[in-house]
Amino acid sequence: MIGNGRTNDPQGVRRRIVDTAYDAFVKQGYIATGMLEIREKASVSGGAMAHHFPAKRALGLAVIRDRVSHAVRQTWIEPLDRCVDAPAAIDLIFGDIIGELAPKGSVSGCPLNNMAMDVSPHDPEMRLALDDIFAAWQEALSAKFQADLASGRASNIQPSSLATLVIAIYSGAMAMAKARQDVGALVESRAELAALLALKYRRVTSAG
Amino acid sequence: MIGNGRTNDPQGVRRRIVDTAYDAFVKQGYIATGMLEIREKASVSGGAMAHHFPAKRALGLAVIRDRVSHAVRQTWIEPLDRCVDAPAAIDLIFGDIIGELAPKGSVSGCPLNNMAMDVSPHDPEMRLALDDIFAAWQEALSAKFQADLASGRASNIQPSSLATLVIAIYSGAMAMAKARQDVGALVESRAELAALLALKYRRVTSAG
DNA sequence: TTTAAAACAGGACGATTGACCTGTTAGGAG
DNA sequence: CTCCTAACAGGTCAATCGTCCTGTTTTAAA
Repeated sequence: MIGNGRTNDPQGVRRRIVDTAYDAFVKQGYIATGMLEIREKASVSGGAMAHHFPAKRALGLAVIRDRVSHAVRQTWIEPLDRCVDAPAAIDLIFGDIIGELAPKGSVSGCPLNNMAMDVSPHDPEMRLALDDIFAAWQEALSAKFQADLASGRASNIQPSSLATLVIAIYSGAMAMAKARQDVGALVESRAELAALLALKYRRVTSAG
Repeated sequence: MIGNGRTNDPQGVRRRIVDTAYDAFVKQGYIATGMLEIREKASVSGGAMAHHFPAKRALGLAVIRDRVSHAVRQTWIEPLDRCVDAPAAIDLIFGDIIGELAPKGSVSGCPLNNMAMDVSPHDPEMRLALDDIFAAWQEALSAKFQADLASGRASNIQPSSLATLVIAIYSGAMAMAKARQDVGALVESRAELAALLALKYRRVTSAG
């Protein structure tokens, strides 16, 4: 109505909406989250919401492409480049995630997996967008295993299927942790995964 | 209204409702499935539905306790008793599931995992019921590994955490298969899991 | 300064949700 | 047979869903 100090900030409003939606989608699920709830939490009017995201699907797509994709890249792909080999990176990632989960008290699960589980059956376009993220994740891990094989750090491994296995272990352990509200599954899976990778790797950390 | 050949069949009606709900919950998700949809698919009136299940939560609980629990027991726990050791059972189970999925054309995912993912954050009672199923599954697998250890078939394994790993691999691979609509993740995970278990087991199938 | 388009406000829309109501019928106990 | 309760029919309820509308204000280009 009356023009109190309103300032147009399309990028900021859009960012607030996507951030709020990302949180809600990951914690409660895409279907269980209403547009009204997002509008209220993000302090955005219906008009602004409709302007930026005419439909819920568009918001879901934006969350997947702008946030879920980034989350996977940041927590799983980038650490691969900063570690000497795949096992070191994987153990570091598991450790970080367990460390972040422990004090929080509740386990909300893997963003990518959470989105994929309740969106995949209903929206082919969103499913494909999530599929791309899975593919990038698998490819990055696979490339790291391949590099370890080429550099002689690892032997007798099949990079592609081993990468799939690692993703499955992480996704499954996170799903269990969410269902049981206990990080135990992540802790146990981390140890087992480290042990089985150690059999294929000759570590240089200690003399041997 | 007019008393056309109606017959009271409380057990049958209840079974039809639970069966229909189980299918819908697994394929579309608990939240995404409406009570009206279940009523129509099961050909049940609103009055009958309200009589048997006063609230959606009660139906969800019944599906978990009567169907999901049974599905896990039948596909994962009972085969353990019919196989010589855990690796044989696990490979058989993966093979059966992949074989059933291949001609179907679509992957709807693991019933237990599907239910857990979208129900856990919203209903503590249903989450605990699912938690019990996870616990029974983990315990059965753990006991089989323990038996293999005692009988000398396996060595250098930790039954409890290894059982958790197997469940994580299966759940995660199934989640990937559902998200990507491709059984590839299950096939690859099966092979990797068989290979890593073989390292801990001395097989008696072939001479050696 | 004029102007057109983007950005935003606030509310209303029909459809659908889960829950529940009153009334009627079936079927076993007495 | 009578009677009573579980079983069932059919419809209604407020609440909430996602979407869209009209109108106003900001903003940058001309």
